[in-house]
Parts: sequence; C-alpha cells; structure tokens
Amino acid sequence: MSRNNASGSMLEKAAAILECFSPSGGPFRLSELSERTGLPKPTVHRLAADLVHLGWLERSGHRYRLGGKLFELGSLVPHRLDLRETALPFLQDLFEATRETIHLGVREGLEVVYLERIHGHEALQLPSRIGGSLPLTCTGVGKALLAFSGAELTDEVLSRPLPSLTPHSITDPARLRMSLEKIQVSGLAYEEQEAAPGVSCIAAPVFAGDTTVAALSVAVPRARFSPAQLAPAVRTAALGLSRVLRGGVGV
Amino acid sequence: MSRNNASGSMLEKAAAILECFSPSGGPFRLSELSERTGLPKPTVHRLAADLVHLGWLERSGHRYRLGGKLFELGSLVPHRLDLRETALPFLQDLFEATRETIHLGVREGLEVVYLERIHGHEALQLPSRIGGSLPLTCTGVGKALLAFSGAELTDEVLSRPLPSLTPHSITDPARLRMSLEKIQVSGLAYEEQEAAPGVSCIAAPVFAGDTTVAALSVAVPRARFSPAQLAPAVRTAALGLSRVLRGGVGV
DNA sequence: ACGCGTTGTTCCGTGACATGGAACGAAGTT
DNA sequence: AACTTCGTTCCATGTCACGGAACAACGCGT
Repeated sequence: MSRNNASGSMLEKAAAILECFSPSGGPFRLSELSERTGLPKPTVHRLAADLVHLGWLERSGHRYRLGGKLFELGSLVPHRLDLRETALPFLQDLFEATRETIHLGVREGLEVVYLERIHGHEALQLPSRIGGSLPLTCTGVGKALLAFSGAELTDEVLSRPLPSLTPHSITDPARLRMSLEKIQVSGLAYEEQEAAPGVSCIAAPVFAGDTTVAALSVAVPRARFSPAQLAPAVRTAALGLSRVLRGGVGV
Repeated sequence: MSRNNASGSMLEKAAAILECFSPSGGPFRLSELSERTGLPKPTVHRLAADLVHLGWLERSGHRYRLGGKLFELGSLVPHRLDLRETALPFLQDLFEATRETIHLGVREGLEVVYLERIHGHEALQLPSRIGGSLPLTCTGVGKALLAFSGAELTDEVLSRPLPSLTPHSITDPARLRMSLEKIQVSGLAYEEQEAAPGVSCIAAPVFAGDTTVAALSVAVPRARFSPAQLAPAVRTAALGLSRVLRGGVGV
C-alpha cells in the first residue's frame, strides 16, 4: 500500500530496508519489511540475509532489528563525534546546575539533528531523540540555530508552511519572525510547549569563530519553568563551549 | 598491499568501504579507499558516489567521510538505545558523585562494546570509544562482564592468547582466573593501568534478573585512585540500574 | 481434525546492471 | 617541459541479482 521509494541499485534496496527502522526502531517481520519497502518478499529475504551477514541487521527468530555494526559506524561520524566530545563537559555542567533535561543539536538542512540528550531519573516525554531530527521552528534548539544562521535560511524556512508538533507550535510566519528577532537580541531562545505539551525550554546558540555550529538547551516541566534561574546557566554553558570551539572544529 | 576482505556482492564491497573508517574515522581520498579495500578505483568511485547519494558517506572536495544517515541509523539500534536510556540517570549520579570518567559497556562475543562514556573537562587519554570494542580481559568493564558471564565463556577466553593494551595488562591465564574469582566474591572489578597507562578503574556488573547485561565503571588517574571512596558509588549505581532492569530490557 | 490464510523459504531461467581494464584530463612534483 | 599520481569517464563483457511460482511451516477459527 505504501509504494515507498522503491527500487534501483541493490544498495538503494538495502538502504530502503534499513530506512524502515527510522524512527520506529522496533523489530520487523519479513513481510512487514516487504510491505514497507514495496520490494517483493524473496528480494527482501535475500538482502536481509546479506545484511545480517554483515552485522547491519540482527535476526532473532523471525524478527529483524538493526545490527551492532551500524551502532559502531554511526559512532564514528566525524562531525558528530568531535562536537559531542568537546561539548560533553559543558553539558554535564549544565545538567549539574539545573538537574533538568539537556539537549545538544546541530542544523542539517531545514531540521535540527540531536547529538546528545542527557537527563536524570525523571524523564520527560519529548519527541527528541539522539540522531533524530525535528523541525527548526518548534524546538528551542532549532529556533536558536535558525535565529543565528543568516537571513536567507530564515526566509527559506518562512516561505514554506510551518510544521507543528503541538497546538502551541508557532504556525504564523510573522509571529515566528518576531520571535526570531527577539532571540537575536537576547541571545536566548524561549520555547513554551511548542515541541511537547507541558514542557518549556530555553536554548542558546554555540559558535565556532563566527559561524553557528550548534545549540544547546534545557527542557523543563512547565510547572518548574523559571527563566531567571535557567537563563544564566544556559548562556554560561553555550559561551564556554563556544570559547573552546573558537580554534576549532572544522565544518 | 593489504588484500583485505575483497569482493563478493555489491553490498560486501560497500561495507568494505565503510569499514575503512573504523577506527581511524578520518577522511579518506578515493585512492586510499581503493588501496585499503583492494577494490579497483572505478568500482570504488561508483560505489562511493552511490553511498554519498544515500547519505551514508559525505564528500567535501576529494575527501570522503562517514555520512549523517549512519549516525541516525546507529542511534536506533534497539538494544543499545534502550539500555543507554535507562542507564543514563544512574551514570549521571555516578558522575556527580565522583566527577570522574564513567563507562557503560556490554559484552559482544569476546569483546566489550562501549555504549556510553561521560566525563568532565579533564579528559583522560583512554582507548575506549563509544561504539568501539576492546578486549574483555584488560578493561574494568570487560573483567566485570567476564566474571559474571559463566564458566564456559571464561574458559573460552582463557584458551586463547590474552591480548594486552599496556605492559600492565594481564597476560597470564592463571593470574587472570584468580583475578576473576576475586571479582566474583567482591562484586567489584579492579583494574590498574591494564587499559591505559596511568589510569586505574573500578567496575561493577549490571544484571537484568539473573543474567549479566552490562557493566559500568569509573576510571581515575592513578594518583587519585582511592577505592574506599569509589567502590560504594559504583556499587550503588550498578545495583540501582539492576533493580530498574529487573522487569525489563529484553535480550 | 480439517481447511484456509499467511507466513518464511527455496528454486531457477532471464536479463538488467555491475564490473574493471584502458584511456583521458587535471593537478601537483621534480 | 616530462613525469607521476590523482579522479573521472567509457564501454564491451558476463555475472549475479531478480522476482514469479511453487513449496513448506505455522497459526487460527469452527
């Protein structure tokens, strides 16, 4: 029924099979893979066997999952790895100061990709996942990135319909533009229930020299949201990280 | 010169290209990839182009790096993801209590694979990397895993030559067996400069029900190593995580 | 117990497409 | 300017991926 991105070279088919697992992640049966990819069952059977052989897929009984080799390779992606490594101490500081959920994200096209997310025992219900992407327009990290990535990008984003994750997500271009301007003067992005109901967020951009390379944020249950206490911590972490990156991390 | 694992299906060749990046990670030129894989240049050229098209490889100028899609897929590997998520709060506690480098690892075959590694501003020089694997026999996490994974595995490991990461790594089977027995009675694994010079480590196994699913550790510069203070923290974190996993995480 | 729907799996003739040697052009090196 | 080494394109060859059809192994409802 799905008639997904179907065929082409063998690689594309293999990729299509692996793509089935994002973002659902969950184990799939052969026929589910066949249906989701639009590929005939024997083809999926053979390819899946090959992928298992390579360690890219794992198979227990009749269920397929992503394999350990992908985790290994994914951990080596250089830009992600380096940035995460240098950012981690600052994220830890921020966590220790606030004891709330911390995010680190970079921009990729018109979306934000999360590189790290740390939290304590009380886990918020959030749409963000490490490695996952969300719209720039309705997340704290995304808005911080967007506000400091040049006017062309802002125009590009505003020229399209604005996606929304919750009823509070900003869908009016004019309102978003105003919000971005406020972010530019204050250096901090606020977000209230635009990404997840009941959760507010405050974010700050991270610079390497004069280009925006990332943003970090702290997400808080709405009931506990007190900008006066969080803002200095977030700003401090972002500035500290930016100072270390000044020499730094290549694009 | 390398005559690596050469050819076969197209997937194997593509995998061979990607494997070039572990653990070096660094960017490679076309001819380097050709040499390392043993594949002819035109073949690598075509495959690399396909991989770039899929987002598995990135190309800037004439240099190839691993692509963002791999990071995304790697973050979805279920066993890794779930365990890391539930373990994170306990790792944070342990970090906050010790302010030292924390590791979380699982066993995969005869090696330990690290799922998480958090640290502060002072980063130790360690061979461990997230997603990377090391021998079970010369790391704290590895020894904790090995000591609680059954006698057959111990015999299997001891029947082979013991690898070493430093001159202090244990290479005598008898000594290792004794060390493992001590770990079994104390519930804690000690490791002194066996993985990296100047670094000591104390680790504890993590159970889900009655099976060992992971181990966590704290690594400390030898000068600061004081087991009396670290041991209770490590044990507490491991027990806390085990308690949460009791219901839990499937194999 | 039986039949039916659905699953995972094997088989195999066909042809699409990956293959890699050879040739080319573009840098960088001596 | 002659040479080396790189990335890239071309194309005739034959390999190997392809997927329909047939088979086997469950699970299920009555």
